[in-house]
Amino acid sequence: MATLKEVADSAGVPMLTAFRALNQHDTVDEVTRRCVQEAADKLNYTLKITQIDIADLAGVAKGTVSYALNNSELIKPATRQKVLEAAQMLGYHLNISARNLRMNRTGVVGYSWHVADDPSRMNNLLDRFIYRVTMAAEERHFHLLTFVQPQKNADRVYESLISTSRVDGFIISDVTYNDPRIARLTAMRAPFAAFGGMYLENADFAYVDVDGKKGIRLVMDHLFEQGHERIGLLGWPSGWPFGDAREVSYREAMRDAGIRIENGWIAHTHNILDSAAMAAQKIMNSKFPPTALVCANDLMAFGAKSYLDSVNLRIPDDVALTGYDDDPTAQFLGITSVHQPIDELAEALFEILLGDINQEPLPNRQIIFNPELVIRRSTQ
Amino acid sequence: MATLKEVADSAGVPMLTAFRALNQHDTVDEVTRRCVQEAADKLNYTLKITQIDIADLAGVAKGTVSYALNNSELIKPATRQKVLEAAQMLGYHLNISARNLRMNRTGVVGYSWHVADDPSRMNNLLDRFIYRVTMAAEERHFHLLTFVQPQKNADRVYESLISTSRVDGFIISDVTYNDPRIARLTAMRAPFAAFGGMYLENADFAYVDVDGKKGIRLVMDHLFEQGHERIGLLGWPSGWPFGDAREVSYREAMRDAGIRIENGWIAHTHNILDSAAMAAQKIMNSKFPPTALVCANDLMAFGAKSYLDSVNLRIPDDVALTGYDDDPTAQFLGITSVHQPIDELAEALFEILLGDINQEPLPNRQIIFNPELVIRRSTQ
DNA sequence: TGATCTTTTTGAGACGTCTCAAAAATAGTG
DNA sequence: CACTATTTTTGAGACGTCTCAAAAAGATCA
Repeated sequence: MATLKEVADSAGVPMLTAFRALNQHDTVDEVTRRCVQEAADKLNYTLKITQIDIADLAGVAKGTVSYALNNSELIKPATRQKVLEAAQMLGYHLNISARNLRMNRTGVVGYSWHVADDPSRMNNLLDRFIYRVTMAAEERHFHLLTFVQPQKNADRVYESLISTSRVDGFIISDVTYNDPRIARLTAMRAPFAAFGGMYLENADFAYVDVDGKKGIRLVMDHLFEQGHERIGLLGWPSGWPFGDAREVSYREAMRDAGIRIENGWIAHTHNILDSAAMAAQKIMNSKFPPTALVCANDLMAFGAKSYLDSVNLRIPDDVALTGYDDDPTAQFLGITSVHQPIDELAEALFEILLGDINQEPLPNRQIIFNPELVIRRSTQ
Repeated sequence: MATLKEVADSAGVPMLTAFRALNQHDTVDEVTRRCVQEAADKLNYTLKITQIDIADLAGVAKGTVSYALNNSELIKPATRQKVLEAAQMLGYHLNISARNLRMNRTGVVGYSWHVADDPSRMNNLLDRFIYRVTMAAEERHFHLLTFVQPQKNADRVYESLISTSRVDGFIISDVTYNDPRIARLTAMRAPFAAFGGMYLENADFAYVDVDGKKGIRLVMDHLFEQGHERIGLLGWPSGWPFGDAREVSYREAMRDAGIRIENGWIAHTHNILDSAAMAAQKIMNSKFPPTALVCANDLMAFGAKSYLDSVNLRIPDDVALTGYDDDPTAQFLGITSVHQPIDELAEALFEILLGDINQEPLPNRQIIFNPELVIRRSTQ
């Protein structure tokens, strides 16, 4: 296709006039507009400002424009200024696709927010996480592509996204043992960074994590201090590192305190309010009902609280209750919880990923953060 | 850079051998591998399979490969087969950036999921919405780019994304009166489709919506049937079409039923649990306390319920309670709510957007869905 | 002034794809 | 078989950017 300058020359007007004419700008009279339009039509030109147009207007070479726009040190300030002004005048916008092709990168990072057929995450923590990751990415001129991963063969979706150059790398959460996504991405040498991984064996990939065992230990110590000994655990089905670590920590704390875990004190359910409420009921109806209930997260605690309320068990007088994640629900319901420094974590995670993408890996690619206990009226 | 064929020729081996050698494949012996590697180094070649390589292997022209891979009718089945096999053998993956540049489209749609500094949406409805939109997009080989919009000048972010060819169009939610994003995108002729818009005046853009007035009317009629007359409303601050429509509908229903709305029956708060609980308290402490409380959504209803529980007002015996959106919390708490057909809506929305992107606008670019009342124990 | 060194600009070429007009192959017809 | 009509393949070129090696301009010094 022709350039703007060619159209302008053909119409016998200055470039800027041609530009304004094609933009239907008021400053150009009707006759000129039509004339320019005809020239454009003849050359089969549609207005689309590129670096070449800027070069023509500023009277420099296209290479110079590229350097100037990218703030290269090579370019003389005066020239840069000239170029920037021309760009401004023509309302230039970089074409990302062209840059991507040339540089073989995309400035996009993938994150699978939803899992197909199981979209109701109800996970305020991850919501906050993804918000901060997006912020971190955008500050570095990256963008986030969110996609749905299937329950089976999720790794293929990751493979497809990376090998078609749709994304430069991935953020991964909900890491499982022997996670096929991680295996696949590692094999492909595709950049990725995970939220979670410290309690996986041989995790030699980039991750950030919050020490879940430490978090539960904070909860347990707090409950012990309050005089509790009969403490129940409302956890998730095993097989997920996050949940398993929390349960391990609970057991360790009980053992260290010399307290026997009675039958029925531990229940496992999926991360659903109803199930949590029912599980709480089961625990409270066990032979030696606990005086405190530790929940795997705030949603489970909410479910448990609903059950306790419904049978008029007072919190914390009859039963103390704790959650995990410090989400808005727990704040509202006054449930003692564990705060995770999601903001810093997300930032760090993206930094690590960016290092890998740029082939300049950070020295420390595995960072562990500390959780914080947030005491509320559900335990005191 | 050189092509795989050139490397193979230079090393004096068949293309496939060269390919496998560069992949460190076991089937190629050490000597050949090194030989090929040297040839590649000499030509400054790094393995990256393109359509040209497929063409070389299949013995056809590169144009043929493109046609074949895109299932063009032009290509003879036998040829297509040959090409596909070659592609398979070389593990070919399309380079999206190149296609995007050539076709001047991206296959990406933008959606601003979070608003800067106000990330805690706690909006299960929109979460489901975005899940279904993503699914709809991916079924059509599109992807979703989620970004954070600033509180001020959000339209600039939209402009930047579209004018740099980062996205082909937008999904928009939380539409306001005189929404600057819509003004901007309309002025730029950028494709977009909104969730919400039926109660905006002169909304001549593409949207889908669920009739919010109708939804509240369903709630009100249900409450009237249950014998309620003193009905309060827990709504949002005015200025948002969604909320305003609900309040208007409440007022119309009361007027049609010939019931005077007493002082203190209507409260407005932000979409926060705490605020909702406090507002509920205010309403219930008004001079003529209502016997039923209609909430703008389920989160507000949850907040209200917490207050009612805390003062031992029984639901529904002392006060009936309704929400809106039919989210998991309402399901769990047994709160009567209004279901919106989010799944169909998201699908329809994306179809409309896709039509606009492809410059083949659907005939019906504004679709209104009907809400459904879900009666639970909070009202009977 | 001319020679040398440094800074700045230039212009070509490549990234991988799609698509057009033109060429080649094939089928159909008398 | 020759000719036309149709189907299929070809190969060049364009999309807009970045970057390299080379050229030009400017600075420094004898």
